[in-house]
Amino acid sequence: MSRSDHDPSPLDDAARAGWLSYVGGMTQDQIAVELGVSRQRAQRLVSRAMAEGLIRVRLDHRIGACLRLEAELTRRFALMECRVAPALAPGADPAHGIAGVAAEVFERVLARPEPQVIAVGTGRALRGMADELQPQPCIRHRIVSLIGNIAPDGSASFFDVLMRIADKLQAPHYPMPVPVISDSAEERASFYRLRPVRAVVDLAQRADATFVGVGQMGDDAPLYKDGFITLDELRDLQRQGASGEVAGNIYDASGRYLETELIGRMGGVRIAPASDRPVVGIAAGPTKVAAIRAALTGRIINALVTDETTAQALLA
Amino acid sequence: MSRSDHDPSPLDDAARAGWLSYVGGMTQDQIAVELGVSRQRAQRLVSRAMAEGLIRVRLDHRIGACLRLEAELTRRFALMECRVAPALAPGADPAHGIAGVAAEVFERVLARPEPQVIAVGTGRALRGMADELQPQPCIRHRIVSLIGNIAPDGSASFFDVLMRIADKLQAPHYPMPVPVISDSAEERASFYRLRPVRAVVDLAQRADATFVGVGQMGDDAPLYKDGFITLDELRDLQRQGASGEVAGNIYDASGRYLETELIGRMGGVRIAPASDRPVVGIAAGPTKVAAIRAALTGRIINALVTDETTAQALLA
DNA sequence: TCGCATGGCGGGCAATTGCTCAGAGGAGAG
DNA sequence: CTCTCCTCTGAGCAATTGCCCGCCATGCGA
Repeated sequence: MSRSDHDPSPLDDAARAGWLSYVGGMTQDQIAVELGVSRQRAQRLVSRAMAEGLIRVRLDHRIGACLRLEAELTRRFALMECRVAPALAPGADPAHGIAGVAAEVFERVLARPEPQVIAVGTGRALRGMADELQPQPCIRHRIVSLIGNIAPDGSASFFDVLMRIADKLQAPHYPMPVPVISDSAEERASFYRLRPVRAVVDLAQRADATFVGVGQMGDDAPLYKDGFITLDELRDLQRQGASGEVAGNIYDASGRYLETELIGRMGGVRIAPASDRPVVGIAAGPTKVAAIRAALTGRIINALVTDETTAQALLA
Repeated sequence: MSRSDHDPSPLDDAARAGWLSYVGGMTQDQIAVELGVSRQRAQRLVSRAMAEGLIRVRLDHRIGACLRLEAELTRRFALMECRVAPALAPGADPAHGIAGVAAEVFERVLARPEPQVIAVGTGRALRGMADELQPQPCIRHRIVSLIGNIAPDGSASFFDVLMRIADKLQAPHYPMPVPVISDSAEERASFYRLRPVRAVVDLAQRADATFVGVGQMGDDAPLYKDGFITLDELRDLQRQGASGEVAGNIYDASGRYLETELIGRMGGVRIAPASDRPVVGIAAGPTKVAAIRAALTGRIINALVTDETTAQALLA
C-alpha cells in the first residue's frame, strides 16, 4: 500500500497502528505489511498508542451487581447520583478503573443545554478522569478550579486537572491563583482580598456541578506525602480527628470541617455541605473508605463515583 | 475472590471479563482466577464481550494525513463539516471504520444546547454509527426517520437505525410510516395525505441536522439487492443516468434528482439540495465514490464522513 | 425410557504478542 | 575527529491468546 504522505508526527504512526489493531482487528504482522515496517516496530507502535492514551475504551454494559451497589449507596447516603465501576484486580490502581466512569458522569453534565460552571479539584482520580474525557468543543461551559496548584517549592501542576480538561473542551477556564498553603492566615487573606481571586472563588462557589477527589488523612495522607504539610502537622490533625480532605479542606469522621491554624492557611475553596447541586466525589481504594464515608455523612459530597470493592466497604 | 453476587444476566459475566481484560489489562488466566472459571471460559467471555459490542473503542489522535484530506475535501466541495477516518485493510468492511467517527459527529450535534431535530436515513453505515453511539439521555432532542423501513415483503427493520439511536438516547422518535416503495404514485400520495404522515415529513424537512447513507446505483445497488426494485427497473434507472441514492431519492451524476414513474412511488423524504443546515453523508468504499461525488456536487449533502481511501478517490 | 440433537466445557495446539538483549546509528562534548 | 552516551532496531524466545476437537449434560421426540 503506497502511503505517500509524509507523517511528521511520530504519534501519527502510532495512531494509525492502533487504529488498524483495535478498530480493524488486524494482526501485528498485517499492520507491519500495511505500514511497511518490521513486525517489531508495528508492535511498538501499537503499544505506544496505548501508552500515550490515544485509545479510549468504554464498556456499554452496566453490570447488575454494580447497579445494586449504586442503588444501595444512593439510598443509604441520599445521593443525587452514584456510579460504581466493576472491581479491578486487588493490587491495581483504583483510580484507573473509575476514571472512565467518572468521565461519563462529567460528560453528562457537559450535555446539559444550559451553560454550566463546573468546579474541579485535583488529585490522581480527577487526573484520570480528565484523561478519559472525550475531546469535544464546549465553549459555552466554564471550568473553574477549587484549589491552587502551586506546590510548596513553587512548581506548578502536580496533577493539573483544570488545564487538561479545559484543553480537551476548549472551554474558558479559571485557575485558582492561590497557594495550596500560605505561610500565614494573613497571607491567605491578602490573596483572597484580591479582586481576581475573589471572582474565581465566587465562580467556584456557585458552580452548577463540582467534581472533587477525596484525600485520606492516614499516615500516608497525600497532603503529607506531597510535602504540603509536615509529619508533625499531620499528627496534630489526626489527633483532632481529621478523617479526610476535599479540595484542601479537612473534616472529621462525621464530615464536619475542622478549624485549626494550619487549616486557616490552606487555600482551597470550602465546599458548602448539603449543596442542592451535585458535588461528585471521585475516589476509590481501601485506604479512602473512611474519608469517603465521612464526606458522604457530612454531605460535603452528594454524589459518588467509586469502584465495587470500595462500594462494598462503604456499605459494610 | 469471593464474588457472592448472583449474576443473572449472562452478559454481566461477559462485561466483567471484558472490563478486567480491556480496562484492567489483566491476562485471561488472571481473569479466570478472579471470576472463578476456567481459562477457556474467560477467553470465551472476553471474546463475547467484544462480539456483543459491549466494548467501544475510540482513537483520540487525528492523523495528519486524514486532516489534510478533510481540509481538501472541505475546500473542494465547500463542506460544512468533514471527517476522514484512517484507512482500514483494503478488504475490510468500509462501514466499520467510519462508524465511530460518524458517531462523534452525531454526538457533537447532540451536545448543542438547543433542542435539535435530527433526521436519519438507513443503511449499513448509519447502523454502524448507531451501534457506536455512546448511550446518554438526550430527551430534549427528537429523532425523525427520513424513510420508511417496511420492506416489500412487509417485514420491518432492515437496518432499524431510528429505533437503535432513539433507544440509546431515550429520545422521542418519529418513524416514517410509509412504504419504501408504494405500488403506485397514488398510493404514495394517499399516505402523504394522512395527517400523522405529514407531521413526520414536516419534522424531517425542518431537521436541524440530517444523517444519511449514500447508496450507489451500479449493478449491485442496495435498492436492487435488497429487493426494493427489480433488475429491469435498475437498468432503466441506470439508462437515465442514476448515479446514487440518498434517503430513497435517486440522482444523476451532477447530483440532480431524477423524476421517473418509479421514483414517484418511492417513499423517502426528499432532501432539499444546498441546505443551510448540515446534511451529513456517511459513506465509504470504492463502489460508492461516484455516488458520493455526485451527492456532493449537487449539494444534496453538505458534510461528509468517509475513510481515507474513499477521500483520496473523491479528490482524484 | 431410550436415542439423538444441541450446546457448553475443558484439553491441547498453533498463531500471535510482549519482552529482553545485543548491536547499530546519531548527536553532542571534548 | 573521536569518544561516549543514548536511542532505536531487529532477532529470538517465552507468555498469551484463539481455535478446534472430543466429551458430557440437558432437552426433546419417539
